[in-house]
Amino acid sequence: MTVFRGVFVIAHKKTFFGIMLNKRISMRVTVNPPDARNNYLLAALHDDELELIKSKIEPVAFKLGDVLYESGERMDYVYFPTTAIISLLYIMENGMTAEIGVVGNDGIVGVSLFMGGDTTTSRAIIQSAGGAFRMKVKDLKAEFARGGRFQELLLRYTQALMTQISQTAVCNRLHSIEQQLCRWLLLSHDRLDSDKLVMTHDLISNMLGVRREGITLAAQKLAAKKLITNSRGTMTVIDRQGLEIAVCECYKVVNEEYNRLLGRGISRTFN
Amino acid sequence: MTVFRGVFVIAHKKTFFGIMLNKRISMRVTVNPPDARNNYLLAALHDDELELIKSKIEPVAFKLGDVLYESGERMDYVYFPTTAIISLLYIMENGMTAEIGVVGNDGIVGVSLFMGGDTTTSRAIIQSAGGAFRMKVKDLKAEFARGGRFQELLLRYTQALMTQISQTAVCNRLHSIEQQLCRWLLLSHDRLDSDKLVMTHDLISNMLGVRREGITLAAQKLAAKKLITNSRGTMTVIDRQGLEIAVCECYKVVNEEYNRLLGRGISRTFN
DNA sequence: ACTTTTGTGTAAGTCTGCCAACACACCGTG
DNA sequence: CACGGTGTGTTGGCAGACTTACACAAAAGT
Repeated sequence: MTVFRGVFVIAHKKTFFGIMLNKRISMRVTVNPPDARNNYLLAALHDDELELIKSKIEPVAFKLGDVLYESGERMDYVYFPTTAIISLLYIMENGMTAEIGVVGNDGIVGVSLFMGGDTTTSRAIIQSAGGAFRMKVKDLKAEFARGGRFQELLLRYTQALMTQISQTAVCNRLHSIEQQLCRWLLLSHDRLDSDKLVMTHDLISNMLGVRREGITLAAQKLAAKKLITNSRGTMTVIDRQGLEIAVCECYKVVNEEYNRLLGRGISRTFN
Repeated sequence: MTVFRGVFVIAHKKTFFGIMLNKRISMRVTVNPPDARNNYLLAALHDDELELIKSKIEPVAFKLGDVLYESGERMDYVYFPTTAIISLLYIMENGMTAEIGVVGNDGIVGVSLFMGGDTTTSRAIIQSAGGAFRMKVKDLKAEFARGGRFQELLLRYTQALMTQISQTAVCNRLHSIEQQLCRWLLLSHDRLDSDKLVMTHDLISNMLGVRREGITLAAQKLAAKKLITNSRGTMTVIDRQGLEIAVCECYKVVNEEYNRLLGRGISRTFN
């Protein structure tokens, strides 16, 4: 029995059909109007609830590196990503960093707000440029307090996020950089509508909490296996299935848990 | 401003005043009747709420290695530990294990039940023998659904647990076995009324997801620094402050977060 | 007392990932 | 076209932790 029966629209659709006119001049673009249903959490609401929520959210756009929350800082909004991907990053006193989780169109950024914490110990940073809907904390808390489906969804999502964080802990302990890179690529790929990940090795190394050279090496190995291609500043997935074979069990466990808790997986292939 | 003003009784009191009569014959013991207030989460409730909850819980005793939940298995009870310590352990397909969090008299085992998940991907196993109160899932869900302080407390605790899990992920990535052993010893020490941890190196190595020899080596280093003593099957904390100096920041971060979220730290010294 | 089980100490060899350093290639800019 | 900035590829040395293997000691059982 699946828990949620809500209609899920195809969330991922090319939002840009660009025609290059000139190297320096911008592109002719067609942008779909932002749709709340592109976020799965919102899409799982009943129509009447969604209408209510819609009146309290507004679209925002982010570019790579934008910071949504700083560690320990007061938060004014929660975010429901549509095309953006947000990384939850812990920053050590000595400046080293490690990702504890990632949120895309599958969820919400700012769970600690309805959990009663108001702040978190991690930074929320845009890992892949794109859009999201934001909602005022006050409105969120009010909606959450009403109980009902919205609350249930948020709690279930939080549970799924906990699973992801737990699995990150396990993966950090027991698996090689190469396996973790696979996991990371798949997590990103799931939340994107493209096979091209605009992402430098350096950035990834910060996420995984390893050195840049380690990523370069691991990426070369994956490229040698024809799973991805590397080029300056982008990595392209060319064999999705191959990646799923190379990845450690952590990826699958988390995905199945998302599926179980939220009624559908994030993965492009497993659901 | 502390969030909770509830009376916190001294939870840790010797429960056994044993007089050894004979090596094989049992001891004359005086056991305090189990008190719900020995669990901080319950102790933080208002008197009237606590009375209500008290009617729905019953004391249980556990020995080392008892399993409260198996990964993926249906759960019938949640547990509020008083003197027991429970480890949340992830078991890989190949049998390797890693701890993702630890719960003692500070919290509750089974958060996924009120989060809507019904199961978790980890095993809950007794890491240190002792007592707890258990509550039927149905009762828990009913109380949780009433909202109010009980719900708020449970959500805040869950948030604190998430911080602990996150920090475990970070610590696994960035810190040495020795530092992690310190963290683990302090986490256990905080939840015990004794300086003596009944615990083999092998068991600890399973928790930390490393080899037994690694623990032996790290324990020797700590012993050389006069922070602990080692003997067969037990480790004894002899310099608590020294451990707090040797430990990585992870310990402090988690403790401060518990303090902030729940109105008091778990640490014996920091709160 | 004797054996068995369990827990701890130790050691050589290997592997993974870290550190430091640098060459080079791509890209945008002037 | 030259230049500088940024991102990537490569190297050699090093350290921490894993693999394998074994000796020994303390507790438990007979």
